Amino acid sequence: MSVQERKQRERADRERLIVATARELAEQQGWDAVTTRLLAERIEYSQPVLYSHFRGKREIIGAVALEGAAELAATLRAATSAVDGPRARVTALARAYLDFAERNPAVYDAMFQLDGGLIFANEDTPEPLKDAFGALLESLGEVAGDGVHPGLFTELFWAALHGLATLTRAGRLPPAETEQRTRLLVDRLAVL
Amino acid sequence: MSVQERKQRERADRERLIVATARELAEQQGWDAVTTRLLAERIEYSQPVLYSHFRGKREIIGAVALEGAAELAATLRAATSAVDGPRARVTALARAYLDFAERNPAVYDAMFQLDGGLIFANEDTPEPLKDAFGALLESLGEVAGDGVHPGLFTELFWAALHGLATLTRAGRLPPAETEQRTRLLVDRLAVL
DNA sequence: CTCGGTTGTCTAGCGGTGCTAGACTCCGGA
DNA sequence: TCCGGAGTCTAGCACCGCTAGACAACCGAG
Repeated sequence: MSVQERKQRERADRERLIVATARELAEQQGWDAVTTRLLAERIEYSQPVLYSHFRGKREIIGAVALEGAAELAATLRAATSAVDGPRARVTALARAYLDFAERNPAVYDAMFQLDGGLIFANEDTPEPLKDAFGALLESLGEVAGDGVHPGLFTELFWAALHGLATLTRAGRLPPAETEQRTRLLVDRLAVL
Repeated sequence: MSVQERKQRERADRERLIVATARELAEQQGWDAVTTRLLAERIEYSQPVLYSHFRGKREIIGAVALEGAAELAATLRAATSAVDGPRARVTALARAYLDFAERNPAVYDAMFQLDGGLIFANEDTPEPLKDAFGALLESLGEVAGDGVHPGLFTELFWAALHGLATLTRAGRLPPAETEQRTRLLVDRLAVL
């Protein structure tokens, strides 16, 4: 069975290579540049190989999105774990979220702007996505305020962060005042 | 000169037809279905005619976005003008904004999700876009709170609305609690 | 060790996209 | 009446996502 195991391992390696290459290419030149032809060339295989791993380009985007969600969750937890006090924690969370979106625009797009064929807000939602929301909930639940459902509050806070992230990156909001907007967001939305 | 005037008028008519048809098509079948071939067929001209009016598909999207911005501004003003009291006015504004995004998804995408080649947050920003932001500012400026710059507050409130609109429509947030999230948004962000 | 069959990969190509070069038609003005 | 330019069209380019079918390479049975 060693031969089959080796083949399976190599296949898994190649799948990771595809996802990593797609992400790298998207981060360098944008998702428009991630064509199946260029991606195939970069991994040094022909196009059909991609389709033996994924149903299509959409699924590749979805795979990058899942990877990104796991990273986002870890980033948020790392940013908040060492901080004392709800206010400082929520501020750190907001900064970490916006920072992640700014540093990983392609991954952020894969998660929230593009169609990666993922299911949200549902029991069928993939684990990494639920976990990323969970990471938000952990810090935000404690500042929802009395009588406010923590999940609902987290959704609102998240939507605000998402709006700031996308509008800023699309040039709809001047980047200079990001920090001021973040502070205002935390001051107003969180009950401290 | 009457002949030239007639030609100019006909040309302007045709341009409006292109934009209206693109919008209609996008609203019915999504922007993916708005191909230059189909659009040309619908207006009963050949493809190159489109390029005698616009530099490319991007500019057509941009034209729809500008039209939409003017409508959004009018919608927001209409929704708030007849309402007394800052709180009720801001609530009406938020509802009108989210309602507009839900009723005109293709137009909303043209404005904020797709690349229409428009310039934002700049002195070169086209008038309708500045005016739509102005319509938000008119109602939101009065609830920014002491010592908070009305423009900055409007940006934040807008970002929150935009986040709610996009995440809800993309299936990232359950639509059922939209009203609750809207109320929470107004209660927390606005200083009444 | 050889051979057959499966598994894996490739070449080539389909129907679509946005966009454009160059041919042609048509019409106003001299 | 005829010319010239404006306006429109046909045809086609280079690219896209995706796939059928040919081909090679390798594993297990005899």
